[in-house]
Amino acid sequence: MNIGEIARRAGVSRSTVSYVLSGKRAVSATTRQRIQAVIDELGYRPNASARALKEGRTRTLGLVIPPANQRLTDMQLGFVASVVEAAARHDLDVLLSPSGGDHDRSFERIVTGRRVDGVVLMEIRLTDDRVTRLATAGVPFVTIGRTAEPHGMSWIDVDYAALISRCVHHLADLGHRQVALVNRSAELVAAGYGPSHRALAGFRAATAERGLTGIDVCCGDDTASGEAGMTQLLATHPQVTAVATINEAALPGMQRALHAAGLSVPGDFSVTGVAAQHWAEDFRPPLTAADVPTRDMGAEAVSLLLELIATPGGTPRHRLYAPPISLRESTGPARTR
Amino acid sequence: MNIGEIARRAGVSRSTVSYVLSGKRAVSATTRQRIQAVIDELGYRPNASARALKEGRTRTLGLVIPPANQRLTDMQLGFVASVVEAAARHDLDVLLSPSGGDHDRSFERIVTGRRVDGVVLMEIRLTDDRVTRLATAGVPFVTIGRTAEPHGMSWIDVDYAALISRCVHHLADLGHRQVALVNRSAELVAAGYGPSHRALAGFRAATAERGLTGIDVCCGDDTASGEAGMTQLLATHPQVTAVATINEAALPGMQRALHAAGLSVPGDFSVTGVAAQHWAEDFRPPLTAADVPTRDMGAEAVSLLLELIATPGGTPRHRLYAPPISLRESTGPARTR
DNA sequence: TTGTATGCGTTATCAC
DNA sequence: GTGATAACGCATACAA
Repeated sequence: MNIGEIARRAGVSRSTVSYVLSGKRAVSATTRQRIQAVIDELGYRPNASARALKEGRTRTLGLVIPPANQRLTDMQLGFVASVVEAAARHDLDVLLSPSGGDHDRSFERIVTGRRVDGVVLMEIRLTDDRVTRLATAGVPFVTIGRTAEPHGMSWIDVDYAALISRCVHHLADLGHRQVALVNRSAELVAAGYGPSHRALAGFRAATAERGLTGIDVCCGDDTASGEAGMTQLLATHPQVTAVATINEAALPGMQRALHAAGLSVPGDFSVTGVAAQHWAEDFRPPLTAADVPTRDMGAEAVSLLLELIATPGGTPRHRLYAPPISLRESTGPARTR
Repeated sequence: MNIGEIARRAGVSRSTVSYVLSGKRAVSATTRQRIQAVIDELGYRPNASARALKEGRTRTLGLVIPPANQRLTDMQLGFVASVVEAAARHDLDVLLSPSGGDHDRSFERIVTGRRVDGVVLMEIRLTDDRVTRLATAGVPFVTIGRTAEPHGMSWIDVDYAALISRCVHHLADLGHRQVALVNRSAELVAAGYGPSHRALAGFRAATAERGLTGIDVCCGDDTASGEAGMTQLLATHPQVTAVATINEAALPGMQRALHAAGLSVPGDFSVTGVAAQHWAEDFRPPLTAADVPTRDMGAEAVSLLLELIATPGGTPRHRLYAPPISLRESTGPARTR
């Protein structure tokens, strides 16, 4: 089933069928209707490969996600969902590439096979080979997260430094003197994971500014790690009365450890941080936290990418999100343990 | 950058370059090396659209997921991850289509635009338009889940009826006389969601067989719904001493409700069901449950699909998974409340 | 061992 | 208002 078959059945040339489809040339009402009838009857749609070859664009966006062997965090999942949704609104398809390793066939196909018109890159590191790879290959791309030197590229990111800083100030205002940061996993930090490093920087700056004692610990992205990490923190730093975290998946475990230690929140201990809304609302009591607007961010990433594709010589743009801290019920005045 | 450019630089014809790439014809070592050098130098890779047009296949699989506006369950996420991973192992890309509504552009593009060689369909209903759509369009497809009449199609599925039946028998063996099934949401059930219906059928058959009183309730896929649902269940059916569930996302809420009611698990109340391993292990105490092998299932779906693509006239195959119930610590002898 | 020619299905330029 | 035709980049049957 191709355009020639439609043309034959409608008794017209292929170009006329093409112009009915694109509307780029006037076609008389009668022939247009005749052609449209045949198209509808046979359920014809142009072959995507042929069209892509001819037009030089695929109407497809690439989305590079973390390797499939590790479970996506809720925030990552939120980005994926919103990117896919935003792309669909523009009638664009999304090609998934689970990339993170060194030599990645899937990623290479995307970069150099002209399979996509542009790429959204997730989970990037402070120094990230994939970014330079895409840049040299001349593929338009937008990153969710940013490298250490993001000048000249399009990106969106959460301002972890500012958000964690705000959390610390909030805790300081409540009278807390020793606070801890529960970060993501040590592996991630070692790999130069931006959010971890920037959150830590913000934490250190804020604790210094307010004269607080700041402890920072790494923690795996799961309940068990959260429980173990919090248990250890409570044992080794008995003076700590509050934590801020960017590790949403550890929250249930942290809660469990606090409960096991006989500490009530926020009476004996305060908890705050940055988390997807779902985690914050499921915490008991509901978590005072910055809710990351993953939905808006994915849409914005697609928007920036389309801009980049439309105007190849255009100026890259970026956007740093610092959503407000939603005051819920997990933080309160300091009380010595 | 195309094959002609490579040929020009290497001083050979385009076909020779093509044959070096494919290895389908002998090429002298010297010219091969010369060509390969140029290819490596320029980082050339064949244009995917041109190749797809010529070969009649895209080396891409479609993956139809639930609409992006609702959060994916962990099980769904597991399927997506394993399908993507399995496809990558075969050097295939995955095109995502968030479809569920009635008239879906993204899905139509996939079906009729020849963008993919085959489709993996998730979250299908007992009667599912998309299945008939794909079948009439002649697109090879495999479903994760199955329709009411899955004869003649390739599918994989979890045997919810058998698993829930086993759970009920396990509870009956422990002396429970009144048990409940916590199902997925009422909307899903009304929409003809297969797992819900089959779990319910298995539940009814098993309770009847063992002479138990069986209550079944629907419950949204989140903590809050789980808590509300369990709270209500405990209030309206004080004789119930155990539940089986297929709603993993409701587990934390159910746990919370049991705790609030002063019921200990498994001392006062038993909990079991079907859940991704992660949920079972995070439950306190760890949940006696059938762990759905999402990883294997996604890989098997891809395997079946590739088989279908390779032999268009071949016999469809299917596979029903009934993983064993992992005995952990959330079930115990019945004790009247 | 290598080169030439054709066609995959489309869009767009040119001609009428 | 419509038709013929030339690319897009590739793989391969056919020649040499």
